[in-house]
Amino acid sequence: MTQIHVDNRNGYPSSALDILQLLQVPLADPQAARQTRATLRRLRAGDTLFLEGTRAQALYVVRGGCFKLSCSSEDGYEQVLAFTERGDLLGLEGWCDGMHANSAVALEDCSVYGLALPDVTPLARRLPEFDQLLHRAAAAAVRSRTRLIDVMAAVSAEVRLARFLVQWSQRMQACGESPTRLLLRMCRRDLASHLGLAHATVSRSFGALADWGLLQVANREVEILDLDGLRAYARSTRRPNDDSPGAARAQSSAGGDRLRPAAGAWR
Amino acid sequence: MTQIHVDNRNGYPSSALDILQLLQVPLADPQAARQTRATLRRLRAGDTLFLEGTRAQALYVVRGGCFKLSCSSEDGYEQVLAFTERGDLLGLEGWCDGMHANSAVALEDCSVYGLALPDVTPLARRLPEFDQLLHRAAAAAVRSRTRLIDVMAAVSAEVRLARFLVQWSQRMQACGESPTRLLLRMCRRDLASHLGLAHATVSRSFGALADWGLLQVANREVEILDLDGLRAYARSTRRPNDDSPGAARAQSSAGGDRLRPAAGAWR
DNA sequence: CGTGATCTTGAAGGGGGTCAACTGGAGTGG
DNA sequence: CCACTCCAGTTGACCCCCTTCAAGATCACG
Repeated sequence: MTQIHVDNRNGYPSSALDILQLLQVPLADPQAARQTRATLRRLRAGDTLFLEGTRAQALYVVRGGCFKLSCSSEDGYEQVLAFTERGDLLGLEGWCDGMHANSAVALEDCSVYGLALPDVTPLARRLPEFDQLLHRAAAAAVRSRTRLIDVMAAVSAEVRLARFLVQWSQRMQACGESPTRLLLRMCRRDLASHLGLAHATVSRSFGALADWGLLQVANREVEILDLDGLRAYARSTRRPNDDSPGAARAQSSAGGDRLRPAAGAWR
Repeated sequence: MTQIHVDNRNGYPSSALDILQLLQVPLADPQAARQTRATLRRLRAGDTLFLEGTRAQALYVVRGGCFKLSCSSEDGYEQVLAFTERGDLLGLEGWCDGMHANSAVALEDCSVYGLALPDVTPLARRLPEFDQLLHRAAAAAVRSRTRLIDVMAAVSAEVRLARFLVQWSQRMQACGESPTRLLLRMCRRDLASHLGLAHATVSRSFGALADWGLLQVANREVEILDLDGLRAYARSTRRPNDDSPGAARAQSSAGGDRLRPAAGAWR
């Protein structure tokens, strides 16, 4: 199981210019980027792009497909930190520390550009746009983690799932895909780890959201029927801090039957 | 409560050199850093350094004291993202996006260096050490968030608290302070938000860890009596993923009396 | 000493973890 | 083609742990 298969062979020659074009970075001097070599690599579902704790060799930019980013405690529990999408930059921490702080596993067939680490600093020095790109990617990684914290901070399992789906929907829309017809790439177990839940609870939560008419679920295909409703429900928070000034308090004696979500009751 | 009091007045003139010295960055050309102006600002407990959603004006480096980093959902629920310490760099996202993505509030009397945003990019271009510093700070921010995710992923409240304390202890040790005599700067409510728990549960968890002889608690003063034991207990994971290969399974029919923590039973 | 915030502790109730059984689909080999 | 296996997913049952609400205790500060 979980066979580790780092595929170094089939790498197609490419250049930093391809990467910057993929990321739609306007360049003053395109030729400067062409001089730096890059590699286009293809991976199949299940392949490992890099492994936590190993020596980092390159920076990666996702060209297609979805990776699972995770880190494991020594007990073997795997915490899923993020699911990537086109344009995501992976392995930044490896560049800073020399070691990968997390693992990246392909959830489907993927292709990535790789930029050898020794080339990164010179390129950043030569191309301010690229240096800027690195900073933005780091900020994006922080934002991604912060979003996950927001998800995990939700009290109830249904709200966590709802928040995750809303985020996913937004990202899909940003990619130009449908924000309501989602195709999840990960299995329930990975999703459960991501949300900080048991996988059985994830199943039940899907069921609950479907019962409430917010979505329709068929395995990994999810159709959001009421995006506004889902958004409203996702905003349900833990009871606001005791003294927070402007927090509208309603709470409604709900909680009784739960036939409809508490959405709206929390404003 | 929570009075917003951004104190712009008492700023003492300083320079980027002071910042780099505080961070112990060895410089090839110290004079280059001295030319960039910086500001040393003092804040009192409760003061806000910057506020989520406002226009960012500077990058900050903590010289002394502890800040609470948090972001709020529109419902007024405040999620505490981190507690800072000497040398931490704040406001990086503000530099990238122009807006602060979170708020920083002083939990005690603090002092920070401020570096005006327009000066950041030129300085980074002139001083590679500073550019490197920015990248490292971003990586540190990602690590910090990831550590919090690790904390929040723990099933039980006691384990979450234990993990937090172990991390805090390590950071104190790295600062040259005692790793066993901790003085927490935050109130239970902030700690609860940080750990994703109700504040009553935090109190109870402190009580539990104390009952087990792992520590002694007096309000915000915590003395760790058995650091190894606390570490071992903090490693308790959610049941490892079903198919993880090397995960030693023990589980012990514990859960019965809970007089001693399950530490060790989980290896 | 009084007042308000902070912290602890109690009681009640339910949400979700854990375990387990069952279903269905994919892959394999006969 | 079917039997078999393995894994993903769903659903049920049980019960502990955490949230919520509430009341006390303790602390900080004027």
